[in-house]
Amino acid sequence: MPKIGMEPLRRKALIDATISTIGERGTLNVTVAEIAGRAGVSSALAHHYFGPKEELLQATMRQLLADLGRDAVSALSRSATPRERVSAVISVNFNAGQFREETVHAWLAFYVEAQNSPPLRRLLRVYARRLHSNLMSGLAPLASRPEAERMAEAIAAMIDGLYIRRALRDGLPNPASATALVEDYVDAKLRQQANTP
Amino acid sequence: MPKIGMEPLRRKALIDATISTIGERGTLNVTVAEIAGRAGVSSALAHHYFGPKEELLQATMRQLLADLGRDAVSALSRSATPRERVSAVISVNFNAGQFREETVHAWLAFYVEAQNSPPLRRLLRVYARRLHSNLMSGLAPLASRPEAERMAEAIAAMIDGLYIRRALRDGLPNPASATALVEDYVDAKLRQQANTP
DNA sequence: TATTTTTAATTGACTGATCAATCAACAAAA
DNA sequence: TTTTGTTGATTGATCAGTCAATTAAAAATA
Repeated sequence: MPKIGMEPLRRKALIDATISTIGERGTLNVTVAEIAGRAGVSSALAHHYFGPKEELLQATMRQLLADLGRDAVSALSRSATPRERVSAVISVNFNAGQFREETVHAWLAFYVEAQNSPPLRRLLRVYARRLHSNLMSGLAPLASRPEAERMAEAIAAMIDGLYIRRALRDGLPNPASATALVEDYVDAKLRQQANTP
Repeated sequence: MPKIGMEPLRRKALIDATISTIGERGTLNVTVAEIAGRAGVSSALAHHYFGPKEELLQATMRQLLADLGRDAVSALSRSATPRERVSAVISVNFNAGQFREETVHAWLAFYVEAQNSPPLRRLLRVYARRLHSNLMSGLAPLASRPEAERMAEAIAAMIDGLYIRRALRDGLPNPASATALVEDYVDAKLRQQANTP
């Protein structure tokens, strides 16, 4: 049933299948055959469109990053004050879409694989830089430059840390409590700023 | 050269080789043959002493945990005040021994593998619980129960997060700055306590 | 319009490499 | 001679990646 114009559909299906397979398995050690099977095609077709497995993984990572980026832009556009911008960045990261068991596991697996794969490493750096700059866009007006930098670094670390812990014990920090924990930090720091000007 | 009493020596050499191999490679995807080679023995001997590969990995994880535990106990015993206990727990985690590139990568790899291996998952939970209780031993006298719990959770998340970030960008949070970041959080929170009693 | 030709989609079967795990055999100490 | 330490060789399974062959749509040609 070769209908033309299948390529974009297949690519998407394969990337989606990659996310869900890695998410369920909790590791990047998944076979191309299983991914392809879930996408309803043969492994040969996956190689036909993506070449080596590594490229399929990179494309998947890019998709994850793009999803997160889109949500972040949309959330930021809805915030009026700097403080709201900070909250927006935090909440996006613990959003329903991103904070699902599946996605968390996939992220973790990619984090580890990035140690070995320069392309994946580069992609993760993009994420880290973007998170940092999004946070700074809200923090800069609220604190001195070095203090804002420090806070951005701490917030980013807390977000990543809550992810990793979420993956470990299954579920302790639910989205709401994770957000609350980070917000609590921001509040404490900003109150400290106000008290010692 | 079969001298008797080799077993404990070989076991230790194999575990050490496992840590360094995983650390350098940045993944648990290392062959038994390579580990054994580094330990100066054949892969058959590794299987002879540890059985399946999985068991060698578990033994390695236990070793990592034991090292961290020993350091924690020793650091806690040297602290007089509750505030010092908190600092001790934080600094142990960013200590030279634990925070080396090698060890960081190994930890990360184990975190991911724990998604698939119930025994590894259990071991990591032991670590998480111990970290939490160590932190609480210092925080409990300094804040209300729920506030102390919140701080312990946040500190633990920051520690894990700084680990993961350390692995990603090569080197940004050095031990000193990582410690400073977490201490800054603790100070901010405690000052907030003092200001609104 | 009817035909031939080209192109896109798709897969089953295969290859080659990699590894975990086993085992029979041997060496030396007790 | 029994026990402990040790390995080379082998097996069996798993996979990534390739390739030739097949189908049908689309384009070109008659």
